[in-house]
Order: sequence, then structure tokens, then C-alpha cells
Amino acid sequence: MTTETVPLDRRHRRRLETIEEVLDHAVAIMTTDGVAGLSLGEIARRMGIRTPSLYVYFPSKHALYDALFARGAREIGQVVSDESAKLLADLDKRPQRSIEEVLLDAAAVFVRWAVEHPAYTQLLYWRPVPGFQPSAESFAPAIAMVEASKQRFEELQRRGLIRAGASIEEVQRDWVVLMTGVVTRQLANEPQAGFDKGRFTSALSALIDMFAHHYGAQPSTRTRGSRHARQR
Amino acid sequence: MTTETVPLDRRHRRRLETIEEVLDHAVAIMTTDGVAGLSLGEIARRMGIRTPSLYVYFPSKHALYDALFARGAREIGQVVSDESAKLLADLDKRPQRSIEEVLLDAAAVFVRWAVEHPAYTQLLYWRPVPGFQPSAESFAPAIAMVEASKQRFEELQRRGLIRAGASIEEVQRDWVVLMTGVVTRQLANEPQAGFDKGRFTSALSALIDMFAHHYGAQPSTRTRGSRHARQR
DNA sequence: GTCTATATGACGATAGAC
DNA sequence: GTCTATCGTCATATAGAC
Repeated sequence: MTTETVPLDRRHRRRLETIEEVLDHAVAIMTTDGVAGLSLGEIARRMGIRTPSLYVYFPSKHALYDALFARGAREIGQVVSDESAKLLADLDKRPQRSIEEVLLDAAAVFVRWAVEHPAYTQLLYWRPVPGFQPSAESFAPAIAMVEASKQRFEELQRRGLIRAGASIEEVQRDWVVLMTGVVTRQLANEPQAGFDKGRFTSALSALIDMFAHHYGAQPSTRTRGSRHARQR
Repeated sequence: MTTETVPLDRRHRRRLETIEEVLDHAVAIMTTDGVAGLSLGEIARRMGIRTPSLYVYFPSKHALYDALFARGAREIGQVVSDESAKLLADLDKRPQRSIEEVLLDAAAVFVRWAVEHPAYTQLLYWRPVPGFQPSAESFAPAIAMVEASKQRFEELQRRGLIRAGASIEEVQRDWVVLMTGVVTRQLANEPQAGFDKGRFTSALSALIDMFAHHYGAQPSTRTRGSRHARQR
């Protein structure tokens, strides 16, 4: 009995490790060849096994995509959640921070992760795989992230940084359009540029100013368009 | 001699017609199955020919994607160009129009076409096909469209609707992020909703207000956030 | 010139031996 | 749990019928 449970646990752990290894190779392939460029044969080749052996761990290629979707949603959710906690804690210590500063920090964390993890980003925010729809379980962390984001905006509204009359639903919707818009254009037009040098990631500051002006509570201390005025 | 040129012309015309037919079927398939779901076998099946026969007209699947990219870029370019001409002519007749109204018209034309032609939109604004890069010739109309858009913003700036100090390069960049951001979210999250009922296409008005407030010349006549205030 | 017949190699997927 | 063998489909290439 005792001799049975131990190897079972070990086998189980080993199985989970193998699954993680499959996912790691899949991400590496998708990063270079795009989400649609993933092939089970290439994963197996890199692991030194035959393609059919992968079916022990995943019943289909779509199931593999589903696991990758879940993994990506969990990871970006964690990154954003950590930043969000820091943001609110920091706001307690330095309440004089402008809404522009606060939102730019939050935006940069999301956009940086997205452009630096193009495989997950394509899977989460485009529709690159014909017929693939994430399962409810895999989609759950993505929903949780949106809910957390809305709660963060509500908190900012309570603290007087977001205009009192603003609909949080609309704030969240427009925020998502801006953030994923920047990420999509950067990855599709300049995939090699990276966060710091990208033409579209560099637009974040101007877009956040725009957003803050519209949904922020107090008029910005910065003159509208001061960034451009400098260039004249 | 005379008897030779006539059938050559006819044959040439017939060839072009066949090419158009191939492209039409390709668009239909991509519309239902996504860009990556296109298969030459399915095109041939629908045309009642064998797959290798397609290679008479296109040397490879990538060449077919290239022709589709060019077609899509020309079509949306034409749609936007027509609207742009109408917009400026209308502005001569009714110079009292606000920048919000003018831009919302322009935005609606682009976004409506994009969500109603998801096959072209995916090809033009995402990266759904591993290894596919449009040729310089196919890309040309897309560049022309961006140039025309910049010239339109310059004209609006000359007419005093866009703030004098604004960099047209930045105006165009942020405009593209907003428009393709809305389109991408609508097509990826709610592909079946259509322009009029979509959750993200419905955000256009608010996003244009935001944009106009930032880059427009005179303060808006509408109270900031009046749309939301109404909902209270 | 246009299309078919045929073949190649890669793919996702399944069945069954060990 | 991994293998081999196999299936059907895919994009692609070539040779040849008409």
C-alpha cells in the first residue's frame, strides 16, 4: 500500500513536469513561427519523442492550445494583479500622484508583458487558430483579470482620481481598446522592435494623457499637448 | 495575325476572370474559417477543378495571400478615399461642423468596412499566416492609404479643426491605434455582433470624443462626459 | 495554354504492439 | 508511456494529355 502511493505520486509529478515541458516548447515555437505555425511534430522532435506520444498528455492540438491559453491568462493576470496591489499601496504613501502617472505605470506593465510574450498575446487577443475557442475553465482567469481591472478603476474613482460620473464599464472597455490596440499594432507592424523602441508602445504616454483627460477627475496639471509643444 | 490577337485577348480576359473567381472563393472561406483556415483544396472543390490547377494562376499559397492582401488594401483604400473626399466637400458647405462629427463619420466608414470584411481585416491588420509578408507591390496601397489619411489630418489642421501644434505623425499613429483597436476587439471578442450592435464598435463615439478633445483645436461644445452624465 | 494524373512529404490523429 | 504503422488531408511539384 505504502509502496504503491509513493510511485503514483512520483509518476503524477513526472507527468506534470512533462506537460510543462510540452507547453514550454510550444511557446518557443509559437514565438518564432506564430501561433498558427505550431506543429506537434516540431514539439516531439525537440523533446526527442514521436508525435503520437504527445497524445498521452493532450487529447488534441486544440486541447494544447487551450492549456496555453489558460497559462497565458494566468500569467498576465498575475503580473497585472501584482502591479495593481503595488499601485494602490504606493498611492497611500504618495497621494499627490497624478492620474496620468498612475495609469501610465499600469499600462506599461501590461503592454510590456504583452509585446514580450507575443505567443500568448496572439492566442489571448487575436483569433489565430481556426475553430479554436478556449474552454470555460481556461477563460476564467481572463474574466477574473477584467473584473480585477474594473475594481481597480472603481477604487481610483472612490479616491477621486476617476471622474465621479464615469461609467466603469465604459472606462474598462475603452482601456482595453487602447491597451490591446497598442499591443496589436506593435506586434503586427513592428514585431522585432520591443517595448522600449517600438513606434506604438512609445505612443502609450500620449494615449494615456488622452484617456486621463477624458475620464480623469481633475484637470491635468500638464498643458494639453505640452509634449508636442516642446518639439516645436 | 488578326485572327491571333482576338483569342489571345479573350483568353487573357478569361484568365483574369478565373483569378477573380479564385479570390472570391478564398475570401468566402476565410470569412467563415479564418485566414489560417483557407485551403487550396477547398477552393478547387468549390470551383469544380483539381487543386494543382490553381497553380496555373498562383505559384504558391503565399502568392494567393499576397493577391488577397493587395485586393483588401485597394478596397478599403477606395472606401476611405471616397469618404474623405465627401467629408472635405461637405465641410465647405457646412463649416460649422464640429471635429467630433467629422471624425466620427470617417471612423464609422473605416470600422464598418473592417468588421464587415473580417477576412481582409485579419490579413491586413493581424499576422495570421506564419511566414507571410506582403510584397512591396501589394503593400503599396496600404501605404498610400496612410499617406492619404495624414494629408486629410493636415487639411483639417489647416482648416483649424486640428490643434495647430499637433504633430500629424502622432495624430495618425494614435488614430490607427484607436481604429484598429476597436476593430480587433470587436472581431476577436464578438465576431458575430456586427457594426451596429457590437460592444466595441459602439465605443467609437466615446473614443472619438477622447481623441478630438486631445488633438482638436477648439474646446468641444459638448460637456466632457455629457453622454455618461445623461445615464445618471 | 489549360487542366489532370500522380507523387512527395508534412501534418493531425488513431489503433495496437510492447 | 512510448513505440510503429497507418489513415486522410494538406500544400506542392512534375509530367503529360488534350
